[in-house]
Amino acid sequence: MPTSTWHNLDPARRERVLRAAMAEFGRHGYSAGSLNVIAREAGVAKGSLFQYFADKRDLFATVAEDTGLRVRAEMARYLAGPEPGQSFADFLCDALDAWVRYFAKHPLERGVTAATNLEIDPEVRAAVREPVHRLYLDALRPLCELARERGELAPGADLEALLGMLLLLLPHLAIAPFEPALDPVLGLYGSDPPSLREPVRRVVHSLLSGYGVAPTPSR
Amino acid sequence: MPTSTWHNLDPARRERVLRAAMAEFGRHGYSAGSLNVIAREAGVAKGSLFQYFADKRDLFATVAEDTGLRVRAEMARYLAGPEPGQSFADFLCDALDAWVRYFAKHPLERGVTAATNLEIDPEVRAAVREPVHRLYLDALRPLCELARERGELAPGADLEALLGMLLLLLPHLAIAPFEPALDPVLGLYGSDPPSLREPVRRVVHSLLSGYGVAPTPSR
DNA sequence: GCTCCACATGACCACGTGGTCACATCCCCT
DNA sequence: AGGGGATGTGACCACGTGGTCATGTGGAGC
Repeated sequence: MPTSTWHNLDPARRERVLRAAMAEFGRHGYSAGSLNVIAREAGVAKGSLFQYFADKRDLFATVAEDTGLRVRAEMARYLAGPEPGQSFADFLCDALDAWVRYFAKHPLERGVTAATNLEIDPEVRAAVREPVHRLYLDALRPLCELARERGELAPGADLEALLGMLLLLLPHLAIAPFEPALDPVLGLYGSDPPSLREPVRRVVHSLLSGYGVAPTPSR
Repeated sequence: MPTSTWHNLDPARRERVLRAAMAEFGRHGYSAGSLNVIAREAGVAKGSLFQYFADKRDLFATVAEDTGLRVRAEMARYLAGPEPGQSFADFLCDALDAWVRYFAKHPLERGVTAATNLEIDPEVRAAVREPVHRLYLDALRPLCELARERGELAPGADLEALLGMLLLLLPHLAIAPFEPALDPVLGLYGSDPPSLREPVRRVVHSLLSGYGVAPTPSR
């Protein structure tokens, strides 16, 4: 947790520190991210960082959580669910498209999302990812349940599995389309960066409607 | 690329270096992995590492590629596709189940897979992930095409999207079930580690048969 | 016995790290 | 005016890093 000093801080100064940290951690990840660089870029003495945060991890956790909140705020208009008359599938397309476009326009948030999801140290992951995951789940589960109540998902649909796939897909869609053809689903985007909507539709369509064959039911 | 010295090396010594590197990179990832530790654990002078590899990245890339080959060798029996009379869905369940069980039994390979997939530095990622991705795609695409030819996937099925999801799912299934309840799909495994088969079936079923609704077709 | 060469070794290097701390500066309160 | 707590600062610390290199070792060929 950040110190009280951090909360009392001049907002402009706080913002400078935050943005510098987002940029540095976003570029190099947690363990390779340098506090020296962050302090320099923020125009702040390194000692100050330790007056605001207990240690490096505390800073990173704060950056990650703050970023999660920024993103959720940006997505607020989708948290209410589909517009009247809009199908769940179309809604999902819209939301994911907005999601991708948001990260296209906000490289800092994209970097932090990458750093958060690509962190390997289990302790750091736990400290940083768990709250963000809860943020996502709290937003997504009601939407899926609403869709099922409305009869837009098959009554027997495995909501947990769907949530799992979405939670896998979301960070991927935030990061992958903007890296040089490294990732699988991202490959769909690579060729035509200005129009991201069509690839999103393909993914959503395939995810929701399946591939035309069902395995033998369980048990 | 490793030096010629590396290839001429006493296999036992080579194996010791390799396993030490797998363990270290697997635990701490590339950038936080320490050559000092690797040399010590392998029982080898640090200078020797630089007689085998150009630099740290070279070592890591070698470890990653070697691991990829080990894994593929282990999965060899699934590369031929379904047994006669076996459905594609059942085959996929079997293969993914074997996949998960393999990584359950091989923590070193699991660690390296984690480190490979969680690397954030774009240059390192490119050097390390691209060959492994090709390995996966070369194995998976023929299987999917075979399934479509056999009529086990809908003729209009979006094979690229399916491959994308599989390529997203595979590393996840290799890593997530063995971390403390951190990840979405992994959550399915958490409670009942000895029997992993049922969760795999749920994921495959949902992936292949969808959730009972289709978005408006594209265009 | 001698040369030669491939390889092994660990002391050593310059550097950047996360973190500390004694001191300076500021501003509110009396 | 001046005391005092809160905040800012950067020199400084011990340490670990990736990487180098002069020296040592051992065995094959003459």
